[in-house]
Amino acid sequence: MRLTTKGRYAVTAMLDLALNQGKGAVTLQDIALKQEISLSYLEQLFAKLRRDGLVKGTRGPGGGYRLAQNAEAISVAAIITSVDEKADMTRCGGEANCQDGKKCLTHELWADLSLEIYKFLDGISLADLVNRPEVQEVAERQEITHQSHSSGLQSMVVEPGQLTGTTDRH
Amino acid sequence: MRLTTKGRYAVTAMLDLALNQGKGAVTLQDIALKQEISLSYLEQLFAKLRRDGLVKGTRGPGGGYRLAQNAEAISVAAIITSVDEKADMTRCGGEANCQDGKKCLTHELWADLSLEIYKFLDGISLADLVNRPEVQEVAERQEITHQSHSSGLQSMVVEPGQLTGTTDRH
DNA sequence: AATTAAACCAACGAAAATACTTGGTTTTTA
DNA sequence: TAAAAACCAAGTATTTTCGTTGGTTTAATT
Repeated sequence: MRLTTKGRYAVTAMLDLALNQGKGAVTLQDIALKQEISLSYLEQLFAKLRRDGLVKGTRGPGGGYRLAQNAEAISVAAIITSVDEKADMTRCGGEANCQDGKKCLTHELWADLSLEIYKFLDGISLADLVNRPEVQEVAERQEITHQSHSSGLQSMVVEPGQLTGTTDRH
Repeated sequence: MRLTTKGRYAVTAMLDLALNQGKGAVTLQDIALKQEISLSYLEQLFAKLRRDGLVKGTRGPGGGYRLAQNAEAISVAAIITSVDEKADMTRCGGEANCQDGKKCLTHELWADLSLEIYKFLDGISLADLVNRPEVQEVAERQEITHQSHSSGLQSMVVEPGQLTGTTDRH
């Protein structure tokens, strides 16, 4: 599991999609404005997400993107893996040839960590995120500041998220 | 917790130190050859490790580095934090000002993940790593191939890693 | 005393990855 | 037919990572 801003952008954009599922297709232009991500960068990310069957786009006026699956079925891990194709964090990409064709000293450590991160992110779906109170707060704020076209915030009620631990920085 | 190749190099080097604790000080030259990391890059990393009280160096011939604490007391998290000063993976560094001075949609998610990774790596000490059978195997192999320092050739072709952290500003 | 092996240090430079831009084309709706 | 959107390819800019150069200091050995 590789973690970059690219993955963060993708998850944020997908979450925006999930939040606005009720309103039909969402344009990348919309997401670009609300989430402050460049439009063409989004296009590049969505090209991958589309190839991996996570979203589907419809062209022409009134078009935009929709989730290709239920929000419950799309995990954060799936999104990140989609845009960050190299998904491992061992230097060798899990090939165990990190040093002269053999395993380096810390190979297993990074492999273990990769798995750990993957399990964590795989356990969180877009629906879980949508149901988080803080997410809804932020979403509401964005709704207001960037009026654009639409109406009320709609909350999809799905099953409770299972995120362990409280947040905070260290 | 930010994860980069820098952190990987640091952990690998520190583990080398831990493995050779019995033999007195270990030179960076030695580590550079065995682990295939450039000497001056190691120097930069060790400058930080030293400032943070994880290692101590002794100068002059016969000098080198030693762990400044017991291997049990040094966690992988401590090493990574030392060399990768920005230790968070929320784009804002935990400041929650990721978007126009406010929290971005996925702020909490990344903060949670950071904590998760930190806990995982904080639970692993150098001593734990030393005791892993795979580590000992690799260490033994390195012991043989790099018979102390004498080989004239060093093909230091260390492939750039792909464990990138992040930085961005949203 | 001179030599040497090491830590220690600062600044620069190359390479890679990331983020963004430009300039399109196609599709679809109005 | 015009416009809005997805879709696409290539290039540029920025940042980070990694490594280099050229030292100085310290301490052991000869």
